Amino acid sequence: MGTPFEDMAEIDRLVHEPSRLAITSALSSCESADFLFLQRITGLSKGNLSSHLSKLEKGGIVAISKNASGPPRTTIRLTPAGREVVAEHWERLTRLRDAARDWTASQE
Amino acid sequence: MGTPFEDMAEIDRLVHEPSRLAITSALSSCESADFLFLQRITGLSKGNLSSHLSKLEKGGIVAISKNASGPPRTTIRLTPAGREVVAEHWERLTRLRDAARDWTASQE
DNA sequence: TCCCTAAGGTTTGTGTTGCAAACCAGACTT
DNA sequence: AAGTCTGGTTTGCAACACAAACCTTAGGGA
Repeated sequence: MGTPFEDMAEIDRLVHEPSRLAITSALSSCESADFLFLQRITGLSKGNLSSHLSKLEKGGIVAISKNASGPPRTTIRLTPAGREVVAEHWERLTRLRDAARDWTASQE
Repeated sequence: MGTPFEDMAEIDRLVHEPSRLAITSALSSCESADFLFLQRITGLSKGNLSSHLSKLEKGGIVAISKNASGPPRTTIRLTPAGREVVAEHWERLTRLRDAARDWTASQE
C-alpha cells in the first residue's frame, strides 16, 4: 500500500545522509575497517567522521571498538542489524527509481 | 579520480533529500503535474510541499507556473537542466552501490 | 450585496542537523 | 622535553525540515 513516492517518507535519514551513505557502503564491502582508513576513502575530516560514526553507533548501525592500551586505534564494522538496514535502504531507493521509470498512469 | 566514496561529498543535497527525491522522481515520469496531484502521491502536507518546490525552483530543478485568473492552480515540471541533475544524481548513487558491491581491494 | 466556506498556497516559528575549526590527551619517537 | 600520530570532543553557526498559522481568490447561499 502507498506509492513508492509516499514510501520515501519512511526513509532512514540516519543512513541516507551522503557522508553516512559513503561510510556504510564502504563498510558493507568489508568485515571491518579502521578509523584512518575510513577517513582516507571518504575524505571526511576526523571530527566529522567521528560524529557521523557516533550517530551510526547510537542508531545501532555500526559497532565501534577501540584497543584500550597501546596507541589509539579504532575499528568499525557494520552490525548485522545495520547490514540489514543498509540493504533495505538501497532496495527502497531502487524501488523509487524503477517506479519513476515505469509509472505513466493516471495523472490528473 | 577519487573513490566513489569521496564522490558522495559532491552529492546534490537539494535533490537527495527524501521528499524531493520523491517529487523529482514523480515528475521525471511525466511532462508536468499539478500541486494537488504531487501532494496526493507524496503524502506531503501542502506547506511542506510548497517549501520543497520553492527550493527546487530556486535551484533551477523545476519550473512552476500558476494560472493568474480563475481558481488557484499550480503546475510543476522538471526543467531540462533539472532532468539532467536528477539523472546524474541517480548515476552517482548507482556508482556508489556498485562500488560497495565490487570493491574488495586493499583494506589494511 | 454580504457573509461563509473551501481550495490552494505562503509565511513564520522552532527544534534538529551538518560542518568547520578549535581544543584535548594518550602513546611513541627523537 | 619536544614533537607527532592517533582519535577523538566541544563549540559556534548557518541551513534545513516540518507543522501550524495565516493569507487570498472563487463560488454559493440568503
